[in-house]
Amino acid sequence: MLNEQPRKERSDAARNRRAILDAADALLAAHGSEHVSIDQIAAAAGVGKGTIFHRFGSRAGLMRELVRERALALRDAVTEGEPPLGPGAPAPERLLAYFDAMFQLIVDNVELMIAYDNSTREVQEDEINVFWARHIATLLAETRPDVDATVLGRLLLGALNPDVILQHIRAGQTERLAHAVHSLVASVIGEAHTTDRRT
Amino acid sequence: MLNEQPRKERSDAARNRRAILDAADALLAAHGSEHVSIDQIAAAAGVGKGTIFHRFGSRAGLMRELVRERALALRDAVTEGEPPLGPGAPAPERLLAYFDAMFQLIVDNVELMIAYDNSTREVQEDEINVFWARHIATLLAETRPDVDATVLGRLLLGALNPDVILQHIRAGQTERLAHAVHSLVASVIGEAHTTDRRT
DNA sequence: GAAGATATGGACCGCCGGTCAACTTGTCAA
DNA sequence: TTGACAAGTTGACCGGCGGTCCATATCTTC
Repeated sequence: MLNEQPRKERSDAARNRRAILDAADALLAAHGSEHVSIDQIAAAAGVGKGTIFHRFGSRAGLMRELVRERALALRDAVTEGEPPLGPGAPAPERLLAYFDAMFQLIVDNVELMIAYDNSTREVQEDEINVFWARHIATLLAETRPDVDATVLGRLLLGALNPDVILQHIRAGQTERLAHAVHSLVASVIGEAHTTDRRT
Repeated sequence: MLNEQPRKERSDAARNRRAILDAADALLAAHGSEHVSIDQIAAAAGVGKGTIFHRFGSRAGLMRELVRERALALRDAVTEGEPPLGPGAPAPERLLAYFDAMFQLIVDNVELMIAYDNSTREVQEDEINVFWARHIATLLAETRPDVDATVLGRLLLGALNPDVILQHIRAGQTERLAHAVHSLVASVIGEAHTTDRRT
């Protein structure tokens, strides 16, 4: 009933859009955010460089779109999925589940996330980031009414720094970091929680 | 008895070194990390661009040196200063004091810290960062033997993201953020701590 | 004051993100 | 089927960046 777009996209444009996103994603994962230029993406996607800018406006715009795509599944799981990620579970459990999932999302797309962060200064006030911030703040406020949930939530989200995460992935300590993230959130929630350690 | 440098620095070189560091710092603070090029720094310092690279190797090297200078005072306060920052106070208090001070250090040099972060990929394994990491890990291990202090410490340090901090400074919410940082650390320490909120 | 180590400067390089105007292609009403 | 217009495409081009290089200048030492 409600149409997806105010204007529909031309068929060739849609094809190129996908080709660009796929090429960018592959190159990023393969060579690291620092070593991928727009020209390379254009060449890999089989389009002209101008097309990318016409479609996404800037490097930052392209990265934003890639991140958005990757984040959609998690957002849906959070808004309408099963507990503990989705509605229904108690706030502390939802928070833990969210951070575990968000951590995994970043792990699975580290290079992309780094590219995203580096593509523009000024912390992104994207639709998606605003959503994360509100989600965390809401749950946290419910769990810990004594703290400034909004700002503390931003700090927690910021603690999932892609650079730090990449560093641990490279060192083969992804699991160990996942545990630390979990226990960080657990600490903030205030659980009398004992986390097993790994060496 | 032990000499500071293996080779001494020529007098003109020392003068230029200072001029470069001062100019860089001033420009960074004035215009923001994104809008300061090496050419501009060279011009402001009254030296040739080649001199900067001869002295510091790269943009990253220059930024690292600036950060090092700014961090020295805090490092000294931590190793040999008065409690609660220096030795003598109980670990939890030292941790809180450290994070408060580190937060302030970043606030006072936000643009520099952003420039530093952006100047090189791969989280910096600088002398200074290694020091922070060990300091935090040691104190945290003492306070919370049940968690992975090394990795959790890195997460906490990473939570002091300069971009997030700048955002709050711009919004006039520096104090509020300081409180949140404090309560984050307090939570991890496990204090039954009540923090007052601000709007 | 001479010699040699050290420091200097700025033209030059390759590369990057981004622009633009000429051109091609898909769409759809007639 | 067609034709015309909106939409999309392209790659040469631009300004600016970090970084290199070496002829030249300067400090230090004996």
